[in-house]
Amino acid sequence: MELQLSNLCPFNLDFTLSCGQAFRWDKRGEWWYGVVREKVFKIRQSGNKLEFENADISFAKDYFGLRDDLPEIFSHITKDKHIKATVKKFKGLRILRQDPWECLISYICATYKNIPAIRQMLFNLSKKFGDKTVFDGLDFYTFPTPAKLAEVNMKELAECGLGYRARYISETAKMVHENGFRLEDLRKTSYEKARKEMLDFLGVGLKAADCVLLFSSGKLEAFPVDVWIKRIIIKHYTSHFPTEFIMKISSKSSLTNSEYERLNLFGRRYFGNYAGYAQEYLYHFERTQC
DNA sequence: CAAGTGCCTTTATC
DNA sequence: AGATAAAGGCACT
Repeated sequence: MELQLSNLCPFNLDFTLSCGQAFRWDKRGEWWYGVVREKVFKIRQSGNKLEFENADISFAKDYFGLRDDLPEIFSHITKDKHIKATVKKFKGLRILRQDPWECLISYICATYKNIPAIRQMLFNLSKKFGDKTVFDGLDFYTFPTPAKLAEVNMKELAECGLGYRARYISETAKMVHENGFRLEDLRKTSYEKARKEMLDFLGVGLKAADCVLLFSSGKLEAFPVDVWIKRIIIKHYTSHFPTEFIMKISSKSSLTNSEYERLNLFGRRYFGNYAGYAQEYLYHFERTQC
């Protein structure tokens, strides 16, 4: 399949897949490989042209957020010099619409872990409980279904190096499987309502909920606050908060829920309805500055 | 080289 | 409500 993008539709595949929103994509040569919807999705970009296998045009547009009006989004979020610099540097980075189930488990794994470790945990889970597919002579594994993860025992889960997260994943899988929770429907639910529902999953707090809603369900107003966003706020946006508050969050590594909500609300009010895009540009910029 | 710190935090408990 | 400890393990200093 081939998809020709217009100049009004900036897209950068490398930025989009390597910025840390998705964990199961790999680049080999010019091609990116990822397992999406039980199939190996293979894609490469040259200029405005996208070439891919194992997906149709409509799905590719949805998955890579190609229906987001980036120029319009930029006009909303570029409120100051710093965010402008990030947009200039990473123009074309888009928010994905990942599979919500895989995304949910990914961000349960992500708590208190770094990206290589998250990738390792998800690989272990897929290799152990997913289905193997061979493509271009390479081995790939589908992401295990809720039913599968609900039935396996804790010992086997723990062998994936999940630590205390094994229980959270098991409980979440059971909740999704047994209650028939339709994660795909979160797309049609309001951000506020969807966020409340997500918090019922064990192992999902405010930050993980915001990530899942942003990276899988198109809630572009979500503004996940992690240590990097906290640092960015302390570095560039102190003037929006009282000094005591900045001192307080600077002095300790973790955030209380109320501190989280305060930073989150700032992001959503300041950057507007596309705060999630601002978040991801700020995040990727900060992480690559070193 | 050992020990401490940090990691896209959340839960449990007080 | 808000503070505090614990959680696995690895990379880095």
